[in-house]
Amino acid sequence: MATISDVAKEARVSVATVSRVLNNKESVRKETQQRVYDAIEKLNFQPNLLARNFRRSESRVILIITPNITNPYYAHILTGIGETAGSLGYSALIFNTGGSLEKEKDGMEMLKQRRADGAILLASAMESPHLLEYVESHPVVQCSEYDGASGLPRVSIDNHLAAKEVVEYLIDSGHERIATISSKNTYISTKERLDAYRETMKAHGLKVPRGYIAHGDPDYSFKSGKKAATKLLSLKERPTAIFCISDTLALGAISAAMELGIKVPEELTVTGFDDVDDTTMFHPYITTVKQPCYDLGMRAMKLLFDQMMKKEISESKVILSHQFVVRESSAPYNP
Amino acid sequence: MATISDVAKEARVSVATVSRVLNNKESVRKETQQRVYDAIEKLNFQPNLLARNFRRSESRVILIITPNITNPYYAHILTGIGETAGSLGYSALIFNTGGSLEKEKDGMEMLKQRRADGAILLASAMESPHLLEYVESHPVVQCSEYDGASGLPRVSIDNHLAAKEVVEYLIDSGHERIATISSKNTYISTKERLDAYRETMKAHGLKVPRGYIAHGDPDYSFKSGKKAATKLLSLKERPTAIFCISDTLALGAISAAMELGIKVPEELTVTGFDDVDDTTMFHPYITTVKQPCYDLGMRAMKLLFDQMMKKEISESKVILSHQFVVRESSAPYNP
DNA sequence: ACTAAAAATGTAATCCATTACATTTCAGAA
DNA sequence: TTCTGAAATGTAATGGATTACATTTTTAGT
Repeated sequence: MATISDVAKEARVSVATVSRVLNNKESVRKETQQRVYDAIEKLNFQPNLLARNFRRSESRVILIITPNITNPYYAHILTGIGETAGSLGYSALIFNTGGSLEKEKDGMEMLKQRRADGAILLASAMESPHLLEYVESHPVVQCSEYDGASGLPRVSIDNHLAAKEVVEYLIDSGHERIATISSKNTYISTKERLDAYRETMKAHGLKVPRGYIAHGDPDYSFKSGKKAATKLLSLKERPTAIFCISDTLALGAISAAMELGIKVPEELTVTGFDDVDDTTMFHPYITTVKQPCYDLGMRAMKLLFDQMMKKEISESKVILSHQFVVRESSAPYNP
Repeated sequence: MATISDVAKEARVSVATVSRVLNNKESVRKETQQRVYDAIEKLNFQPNLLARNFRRSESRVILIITPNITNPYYAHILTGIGETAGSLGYSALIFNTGGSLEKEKDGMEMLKQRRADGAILLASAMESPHLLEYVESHPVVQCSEYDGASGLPRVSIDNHLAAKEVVEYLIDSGHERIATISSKNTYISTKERLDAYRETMKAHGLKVPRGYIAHGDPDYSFKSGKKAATKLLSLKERPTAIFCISDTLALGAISAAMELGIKVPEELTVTGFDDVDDTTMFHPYITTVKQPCYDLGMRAMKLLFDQMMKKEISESKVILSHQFVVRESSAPYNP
């Protein structure tokens, strides 16, 4: 493999000149430039990235910490990050934590080891104080989920607003007995969606009976949604609508209703959230909130890039707009 | 950030000794070792990976070329690769091609650029000659799909055998009018599954009428499965069983049957393949072939690792065992 | 106590691109 | 023609870990 000095020799110039041509910086005469290009071509030279990165003290890699690529929601965000990173000259290193805090720390260590120049955190389980340890010396942005206290830049939708819209839609459709299937995890989205549910119900003078707030698994499994819905549907005051904080939970709820002989949407309205998991694979197609996953990833990467360039950590909060999509799993309350 | 020579000074030894301790090679006296460890601790030293990689002329990164992380089948394989890579001290760079050959080449260029030490190809669209250009100088292994002509090491299941098992199961269940939904892509799995279908039918003296071989999209979309099944089910000699080469296609086929008022499995048997896409999310649960995705990824990574260590390219072919899972979408033929 | 061999440690070169600083070349003005 | 400043190019240092080779220290055998 040819090196820069081979090229220099071939082009009868110094390595500095070759380097200048390579980085098209400073002034190099056209003619000299051509000689260098010819030499590069002739020797089939490619700058040694390992040497360059070492010298420049950067890896040109960004780290993505994610609980689980297998989840299509994250996978779509990852795609957005990945493509944007590529177009900015970065590669994306994906680190799967399986939701484990320990693993997440291992992942962040990669920043210290200089394996990556910056990181994007999806659904981090790390809390502010821990986080700050890494953030001091490396750019980090949070995507989709975040710890508000960290002050780190972040990209997400307005979960509170989106949830409020859904619940208001249900209320406007005449529903009064509205239950929710939330989750046992501690994500900000979970909290905000639940808060919005409570607040909106209250604002419209509707009560939330004990038992109307059910919980699915931390990872929103279909089974747990089914189980939670089964419990809700056997309540004395059976809800006429269930606001689920994920599509998979909604799918589970619909499945539970079907097994109990309850028709969706005629006898029960079910809404989902995210619009990634097979919302239109079976009837009834699910009424849900569409998140701009790809854009979430893209913006997160851009934010990270800005930070890496400016070498300063700004406090920016990007909110992207969601879209409420009414499909077949919801209908007006019709006693 | 402390460097190795800071540590050397602190421990009153030479940089060579520190390096030896760091790599626990050659002989260093216990006492000296301890002094070095103490110095490392005191200075909070971490070897600069950029420098180390440069010197060692390796990136400690492996490249994964995949059409689409969003596909859970690949996502599961990726998880297997990723975890194994991590445990071997490598990071996994995921490069999404979206199925584009052009992009795939861009990805492989990363090898030449020394961004990665080796690559794992999932469902590569590259053909042997092209491939060989990269393979000459870098270890590459194919996972799940492969070009047999390349002679590259690979990991996969025995698609021919698996498909044969499914078709024989259908025949043993009394079905004679067995159709298939294949795909328009050129994957080896597609070819082998279709070949096995044809051969097994023939071996049992069953004919494959024109029109019994339908095709879904290259990416097995639900919609295309539905469309293909609709066509099959409107044939004069309507099939009593459809062998689909993917779960999503099977899901589509079941959906088509439902809309046509054909009961699955009572009036129509449908089988899937892979067992990743929501095979047990709705009834009927799908009869399918389970692939060991995680292990496929793990073995591919191990194979790659072996190559990177030995610096020699062996021709190894690993076949992992699949599992035929009978669930609810299939039943004996019962006229 | 002395010596040879083995073990421990040290010195300095090396990997390759970038870049501060030095030098040469050139164009235009006097 | 000579001079000056700008443009072009060159020289050599630099980054931090690894390692070939050199040197010193230790061990063991006599």
